[in-house]
This record gives sequence, C-alpha cells and structure tokens, in this order.
Amino acid sequence: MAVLDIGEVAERSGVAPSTLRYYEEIGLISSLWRRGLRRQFGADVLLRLSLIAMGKAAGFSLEEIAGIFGRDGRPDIPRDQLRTRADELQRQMIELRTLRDILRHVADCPAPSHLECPTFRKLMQAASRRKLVYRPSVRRSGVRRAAP
Amino acid sequence: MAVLDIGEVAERSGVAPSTLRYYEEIGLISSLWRRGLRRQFGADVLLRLSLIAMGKAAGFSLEEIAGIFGRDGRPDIPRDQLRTRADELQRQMIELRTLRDILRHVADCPAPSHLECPTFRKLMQAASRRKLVYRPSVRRSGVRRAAP
DNA sequence: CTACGAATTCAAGTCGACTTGAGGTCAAGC
DNA sequence: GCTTGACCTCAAGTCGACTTGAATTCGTAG
Repeated sequence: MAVLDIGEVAERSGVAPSTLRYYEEIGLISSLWRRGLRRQFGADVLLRLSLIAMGKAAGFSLEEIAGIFGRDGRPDIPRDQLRTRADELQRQMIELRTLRDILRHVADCPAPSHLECPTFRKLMQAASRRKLVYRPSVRRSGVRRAAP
Repeated sequence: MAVLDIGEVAERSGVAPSTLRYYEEIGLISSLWRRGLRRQFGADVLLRLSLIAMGKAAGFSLEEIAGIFGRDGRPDIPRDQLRTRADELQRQMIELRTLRDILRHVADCPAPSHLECPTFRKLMQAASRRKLVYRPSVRRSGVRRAAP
C-alpha cells in the first residue's frame, strides 16, 4: 500500500500520467524505483503534488516551485527570498479579494455601465492605486481524472 | 490629455506596446480612433488594463477576462457564473494563504526535513484535505516598463 | 504459453500569450 | 526637403507546460 504505480498516483492526485512523467523528467518529483519499466511512487508524492498544485495556483512556474520546495526536498533558494515570496502572496491575496468583490458587484449591480457606478469605481481605485502584481498567463484546465 | 498614444499607455500601465496591440487585436481593449496609423487611447484603457492584470493574477485566461468584463464593456457571461467565479476566487485566496504560511514556515523552521516537522504537516493537511483548485501554468514575468 | 492491459520511450505537436524583426508610414523640427 | 523617432503591419518565432501517437515491454490471469 505504501507503493503506488503511476495510474494510482494519477487517480488520487488528479494529475495525468503523462504529466507525472513530465514532472519526473524535470526533477519535480521522483519515483522510488522501477519495477521492470514501471515507476513506483511513494505515498509522499501525493503531498508533493499538492504543494506543486498550490504553487501553480499561486502563479509560480514549475522551475520556481522546484526552487522553493527543492528537487531533493529542501529549498534551493535563500530564506529571505522565501519571505519575499510570502509577502507577494499576501499582496496577491488582497488583489484576489478585490477582484472577488468586483465580480460580485458586477453580478449584482444593475447599472448599465459600470464605469458610471460609484461602487465599481471605488473598488477599482483600490486596485489601480497600488502597483500591480503582474503575472501573465494562467491557463484554466480543471482537474483531470483518469477515465472511469 | 484625455488621449494617449500607445507609448504613453505602455509607460503608465507597464504593458508593452506589442502587448497592447495584441490585446486590441483580440478585442480585449480598444482604441478610440487612429491618427494616421497611430492608435489613440482614452484614459479609461488604463482602468481596463488594471482589470485585465487582476484577472490574469487570479488565473483567468484572456478569453475569460474578455467574457467577464465584456469586449464592449459589459459581461458576456451570466450573473450566476460570475458569482461562481467569485466563490472560486474565495477558495483560491484560502489556498494562497496556506501557501503563504507554508513559505513562511519553510523560511523559519530549522528542521532538516519538513516532512518530519509537525507544523509543516499540519499546514499541508489543511491543503490536501480539500480538493485543489488546479490552474496550470502561470508564468511570472514582472512588470515591463519602457526603457528610460 | 499466450493474450491482455497497463505501463514505457521518444519525437513531435499543441495552446496561450506574447515578442521579434523586417520593412513601411507619417508629423515635426532643423 | 530631409531626417528622426515613434508608430505601424504582418509573418514568424519563442516559451512553458503539457499531450499525443506510434511502437515496445512487462507482469499477471487464464
């Protein structure tokens, strides 16, 4: 039970086998050993995949995630950089909250043009006053699961 | 002063001119008119760019952003979808907070392996218990500014 | 022993979001 | 009138993160 092959990891984590192979290739995860050709993973890979998923959700590239959580297990990057990252996340959370509020407002406000709605403008001002955390290009693609 | 050409928009927003052209091409922003060949933008494009930047930071694709904020100005997508999006953002914020805490912990904890640190495991459990918001691939590339 | 299904490799393809480069236009200043 | 600089177009290139497909290799069940 402690050893999983790729299909099980895929099923439990929602990460496609091809992606798992890719992650192993770039050193983001590793298998314990092979049985024949087949990779055998330890259960801790699931934890690591959660970490990776969170990192991705937070806008880090795979390379950065590898740096933060270490290919080996411990961070490659200096502690104060980690703290800086944490502070960036903090700011990003605030931005997310603003966007959440804007979305809710847009969903509810009956004004024909939001540019004329004072509530909207107020929300936007909060956003435009501070400098943006500008992280391009997040693709949305939902959790993949192995076909049943 | 109400009319900006592309260089000014780029400078004020931190978005490269080539990107602005691209955004116009896909209908995400629009210029008021041309003077000769040159695009002339209204100041409200800056607000729109903030919105776009926030959307990107939150993990939306450009297409989704276009849907949310409307090519014309008003959302293309139904109100309840907007609310759903807002709720997703809410969950994403929680994930971000967890990751922030993990980062801070990793920065400060002297344990040789975090997998053995109880604080770390506790943080991770919070993360792995709920199903992930899995949004692949955010590139980080910082705010570009025109060279001085 | 053989057939099956789940895994493997490797090269190539895809997708979104831009960027780059070559060659062209235009208004303003000397 | 010519140069300069800021803009333009259009096609092609790039980058990260995967996915796909064809051909192959196992291990188990019958």
